[in-house]
Amino acid sequence: MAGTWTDTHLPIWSLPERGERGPKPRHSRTEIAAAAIRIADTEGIAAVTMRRIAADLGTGTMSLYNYVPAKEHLVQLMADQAAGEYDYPRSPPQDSRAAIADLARQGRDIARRHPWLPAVMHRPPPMGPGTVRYIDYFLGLLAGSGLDAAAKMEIIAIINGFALMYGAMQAALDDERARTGITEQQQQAAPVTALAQAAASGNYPNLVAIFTTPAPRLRTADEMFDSCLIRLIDGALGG
Amino acid sequence: MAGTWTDTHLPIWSLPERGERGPKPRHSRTEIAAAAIRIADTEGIAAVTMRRIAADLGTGTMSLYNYVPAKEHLVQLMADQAAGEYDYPRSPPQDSRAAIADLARQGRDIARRHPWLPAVMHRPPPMGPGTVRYIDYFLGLLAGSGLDAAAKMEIIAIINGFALMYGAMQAALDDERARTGITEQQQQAAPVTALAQAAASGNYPNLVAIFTTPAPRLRTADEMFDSCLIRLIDGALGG
DNA sequence: AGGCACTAAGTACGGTGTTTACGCTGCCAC
DNA sequence: GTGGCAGCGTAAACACCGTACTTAGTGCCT
Repeated sequence: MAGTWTDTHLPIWSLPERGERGPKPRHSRTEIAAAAIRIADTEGIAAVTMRRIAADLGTGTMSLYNYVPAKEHLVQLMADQAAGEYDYPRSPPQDSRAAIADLARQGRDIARRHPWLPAVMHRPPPMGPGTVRYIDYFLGLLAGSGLDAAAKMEIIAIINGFALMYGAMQAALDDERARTGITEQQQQAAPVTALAQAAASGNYPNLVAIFTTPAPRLRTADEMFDSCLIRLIDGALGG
Repeated sequence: MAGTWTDTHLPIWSLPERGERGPKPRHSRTEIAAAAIRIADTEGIAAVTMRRIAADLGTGTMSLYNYVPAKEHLVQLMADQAAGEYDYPRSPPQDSRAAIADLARQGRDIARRHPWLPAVMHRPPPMGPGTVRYIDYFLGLLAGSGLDAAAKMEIIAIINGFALMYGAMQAALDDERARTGITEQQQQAAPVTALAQAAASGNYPNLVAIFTTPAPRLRTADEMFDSCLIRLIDGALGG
């Protein structure tokens, strides 16, 4: 029945990777997803097409549909494979908040490596094994919080979303710096100078004021991330 | 010179809306963007195609390219028009933190009305008039914070990103509820029960533990939002 | 050995954003 | 006034996308 196979609503992990009859497949879902991730990392998510993936794998385009019912599901595989890049400590950590912070920093770095990740997450995707592993570990860190299950899930979503968005933001800045060769200071100043034009119109008094105020101290992006992250954790756990 | 006109890197607002020679145009950028937003709100961002917009406007498809060099720029217009939906107080508020919180709640509601918004924001778009107005007002609220310009801009990005992501998350839940007719409680429990299958495998001890712990108290999504938001603001402003 | 589930591959279809070309409108300089 | 021409509207066509369908070949099972 092609209806269930094509149905994009149910996760791909509920569909069998392959049957046991017939010739052995020359590829696998993880191999295909890895190729897609490689393309997305180097050339952007827009370059990820079925034809392109097949070409990189040296196979026919339509052969991919023997492994994946639709491109949507391939994207799910990509996201879950990226979620599998987390590194969890072997023994349970004693400091839960520090462990959560470490998890968030890893998430930021993952999103920085794979800038297409937040763009793909526009709606909560079905959970694959990598995601489940992540949630399980995170739930363990929240075990002693006294929160109910729904609140725990929401905290995970919030912190994960924050980390991913921040990482993607940094990735965009990294990319721009690599393309144009400008420094980080110039980059930080860029939006401000862009606003200067608007300020010149006289309609935005606060924009003008920002130029007259001296800069007391400069916080790096990582400091900013940690500051907000800690407060987010404390806010969730009550601190 | 078609090169500069087609260049998607520079913002559309730097390109003149129309020349002064020739016949008067039958439409405008804002009208086209409004039509696109209407389609995106009711049928999803995927339904927003050049042909569809033109059909809704009762014009030829290619006529749109007289107003916008590429679809990418049309998306910029959509995002900025949504950013123009903020409602700012007439007189400057005395309580800055409360005003910031109000701004964030508005952002959440805007994203809830326009769920396609975060999906479109995957990279920091060029700032249009609506965005500049928003930043100007926000900067006014941060005037007395003693932060440097870069830090202020980053705080705006973080709080705005948080609000938008939260609103989009709620919108996705709203949509699912409308489609399936399930209650909010059922919905909150859904991911947990989905994890139950994984828990049954025995590989995820923390997943099992979550089912044995009784739920002490239920926080609504709005309470959760406010809690995290307040902490974010305090974290940014210190205190 | 034969049947058949399965993989691999090519062709084709409907859809997209966009290019190119051309006709029409109406302001501006003369 | 009146021609010239910038700018608007439209149609046909191009390149590319995801993928349905068809055909051929492979190798486990009865």
